[in-house]
Amino acid sequence: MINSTSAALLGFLRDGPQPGYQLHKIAADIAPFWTVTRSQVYRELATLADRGLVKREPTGKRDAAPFSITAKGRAAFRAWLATEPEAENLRIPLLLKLTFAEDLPAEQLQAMLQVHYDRHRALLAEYDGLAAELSELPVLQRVTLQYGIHYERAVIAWFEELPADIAPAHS
Amino acid sequence: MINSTSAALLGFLRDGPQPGYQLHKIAADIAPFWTVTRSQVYRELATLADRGLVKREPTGKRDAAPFSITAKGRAAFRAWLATEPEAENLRIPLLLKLTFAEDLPAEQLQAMLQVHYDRHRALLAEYDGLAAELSELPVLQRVTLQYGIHYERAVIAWFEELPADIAPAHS
DNA sequence: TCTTGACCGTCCTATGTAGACGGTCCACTG
DNA sequence: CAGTGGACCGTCTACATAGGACGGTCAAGA
Repeated sequence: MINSTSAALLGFLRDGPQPGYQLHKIAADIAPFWTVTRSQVYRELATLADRGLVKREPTGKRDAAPFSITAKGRAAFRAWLATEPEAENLRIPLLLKLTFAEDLPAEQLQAMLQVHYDRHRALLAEYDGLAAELSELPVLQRVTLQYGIHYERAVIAWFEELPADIAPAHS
Repeated sequence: MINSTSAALLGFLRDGPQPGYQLHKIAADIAPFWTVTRSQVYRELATLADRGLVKREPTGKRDAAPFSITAKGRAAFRAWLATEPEAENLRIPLLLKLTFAEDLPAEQLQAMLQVHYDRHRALLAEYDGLAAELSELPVLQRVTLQYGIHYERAVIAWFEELPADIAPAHS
């Protein structure tokens, strides 16, 4: 079974051949909940090529080496699609630091929290904007966006419920 | 600067020497938002020992090789505590699959969603239980628990707002 | 013409994930 | 009392993810 990152690449390649550089850009754009680095894209592509799931096309513009999905690749993608998705994995440095923050002056802690609070508010505004702007979005992309909106709202509410001595200033 | 995982280990060691095995257990217990594997614990401990931030104690019970934090280690921990925490990183396989799920029969998709919906409801119940049971929790541990509760509530609300043809059954 | 920035690929190191493997020791059970 | 299951303890390997340095191409605009 292929991993999720490979699957995502195959998914994008169904719409036509792409070089690694573009695949990375596409992934970075559409999936904040599944980050992929550039180096990883190339490594996965090499593995996929070895396994015959993608095929390297003749070099295109500049150094671009587009890859196309093969029939075997499509089958592997469909197989992946049918498997049970794993549980999500959250890594939240802020909460780890908070766990140990009893030694930190309240002022300093509050300043840290403020940064994150502001960032989450900006993100929510961005997602809300996207939702309004792209009201015609395909249903499945709409729901992933909604996930982001729900998440940001929840985090913001959490910030606003923090004890007064460390709560960030909210307008 | 040490990484977050090392910092967490140092944080635990402030309460007294522990072997790697115990450190891993402690970390697994208290930090669902910062997962650490056993192999990683030992790797980090080796690095920390090389850098003089922890010190290997004489072997204790069984094969236990406890580590204690050094003065240098305490300083490194305090330095870490004062640095700005990074943004969180979410990896959500379910959303990735959803992004590509237009080919998946609605029935199959709904079954997948059901599994996760049920898991999140169970998690929320568990967190709520903890919050009720440990009402005397130190404030900083209380707020991290609250984060979990807010997150689970948000995800559950998201599930319940999904389009009718794929929404999981909610009691 | 020159420079900036998008485009393209490679490489390296550190960190995170997952599980197999080998072994010790205690408590319970038959 | 012997046997066994399960907690305890460390090691190891393989693969996945994160982040950025490096070297180079090419087109658009100053």
